[in-house]
Amino acid sequence: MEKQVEKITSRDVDFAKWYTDVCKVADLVDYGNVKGSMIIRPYGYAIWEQMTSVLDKEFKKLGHENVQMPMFIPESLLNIEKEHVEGFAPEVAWVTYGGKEKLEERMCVRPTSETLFCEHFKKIIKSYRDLPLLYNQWCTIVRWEKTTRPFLRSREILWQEGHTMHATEEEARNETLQMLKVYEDFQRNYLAIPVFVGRKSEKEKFAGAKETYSIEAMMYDGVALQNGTSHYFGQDFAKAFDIKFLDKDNTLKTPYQTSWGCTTRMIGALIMTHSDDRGLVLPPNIAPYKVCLIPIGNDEKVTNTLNTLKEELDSKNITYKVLDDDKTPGFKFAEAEVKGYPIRIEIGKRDLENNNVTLVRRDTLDKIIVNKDEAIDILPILLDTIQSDMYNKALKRRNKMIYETDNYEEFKELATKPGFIKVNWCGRTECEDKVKEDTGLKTRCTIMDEKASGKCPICGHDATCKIYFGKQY
RNA sequence: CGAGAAAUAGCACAAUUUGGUAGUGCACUUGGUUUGGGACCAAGGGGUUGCAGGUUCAAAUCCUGUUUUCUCGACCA
Repeated sequence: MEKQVEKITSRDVDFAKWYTDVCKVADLVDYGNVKGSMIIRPYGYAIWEQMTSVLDKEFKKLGHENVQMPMFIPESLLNIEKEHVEGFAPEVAWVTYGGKEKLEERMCVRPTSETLFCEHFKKIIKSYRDLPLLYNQWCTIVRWEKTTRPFLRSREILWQEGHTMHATEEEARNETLQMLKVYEDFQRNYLAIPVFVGRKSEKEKFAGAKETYSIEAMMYDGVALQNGTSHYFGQDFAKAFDIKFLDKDNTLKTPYQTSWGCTTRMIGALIMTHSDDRGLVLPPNIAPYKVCLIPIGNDEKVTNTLNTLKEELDSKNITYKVLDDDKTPGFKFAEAEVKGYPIRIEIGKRDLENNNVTLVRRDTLDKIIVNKDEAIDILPILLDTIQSDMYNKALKRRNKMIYETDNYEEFKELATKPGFIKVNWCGRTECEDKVKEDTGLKTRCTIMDEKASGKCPICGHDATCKIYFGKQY
């Protein structure tokens, strides 16, 4: 216990340092040589693979197909949609040499692939029969960020981007919201992260989009993390790229477009939502290993029980990790805690004298002594309990940090506390700017299931929606 | 990108003030003893002191530049 303190800074002492300590001590990530690049190590990558496998199945279930686009975008191509290029220009990386020769036209490393998809779509969309076109790609992108942190903000980002084209506005709007829902359900059911889902303000929306929707989570320290976005583009890109299809009525029409994405930032959200001073705490539904088996001593009975449990876990398809070297039990317990395995099973001869083993929940550290023959049978229920307990704990904590006010003086006071502030809002950018200047807070997203009911506390105009304000990562 | 701090073995640090043989603990390897909260004994391996210049008989140490990390700000979908 003493030694943990040396390794992981306490969460309540220095949250930022705690976060990077957990990332490193749990062997998730190491720094690359270029600022903002990261080496995602096997355990960190295993978590990402869990995420991608679940999401990829969901995408495919809804008819999306995976593709792989080039990573370079010629400058002329990036420049086609005006708002888009203005939004991204400050943070793209440029390739200007090929070998020793200076390129005729410089190319950027994709910061996102709307332009690449559009150019391709122009070639392959001819008829209404080609629509909807539902593509997705798993890839890395580059955005030259100034401040970087592992998983939360890096220059090279591992992500997924969906790009779709539709014959009608309604269909495209439905797609935008449908994919938003996929993200929301995923975060709730797998990551056990409570999220707000809503529309971004004009000021905060994606460069070139008509509407941007986002998933907003609140971290342990009350700071917001945008964890997934879905955009409705209308016809703006399609018109800029001159994409047309021949509809059933034999007239040429312009299709409607969406894009949506989420990144390894979700790993950061996972850490900053659930983990503690002992290390990582992973929700069972996303943990690469659900169970950690810890034999204590090299007694024959211990070894036999270990082997039996392994067989039972295999037969039930429950993933597990075994710590069976000759480290001391204390070392193994600490190791299991730092890695955040949801349940560890301690197998020692003291318990075995009564045919028992000890189960320990990572989230609560509660110990449960059970008969060794029943240990595996109760796991599925216990894992489910841990999953829902973790969600509820996170939800309760988040809800405590949500404030509501209709008075701007009170708003400014609340803004000094960690958390979100819920207000009626007029929707005007100048109010956002004023709040930013007075408090440093920005709008998160609108509240979709609540109507405006009063005046905007910032300017006194009639409110058009309700929205959350908060500090962001 | 601005202000500040830091960089010495995988990690944490010492030696830098006052230039003169790079060291300690943990980790690692081998053998043995151990095993219910970060074990013990013995032997061993590991370094271009972030990188590049400069000053000097001599640089981890002084100077300049640069890269990376951290903090605060600005920027950021």
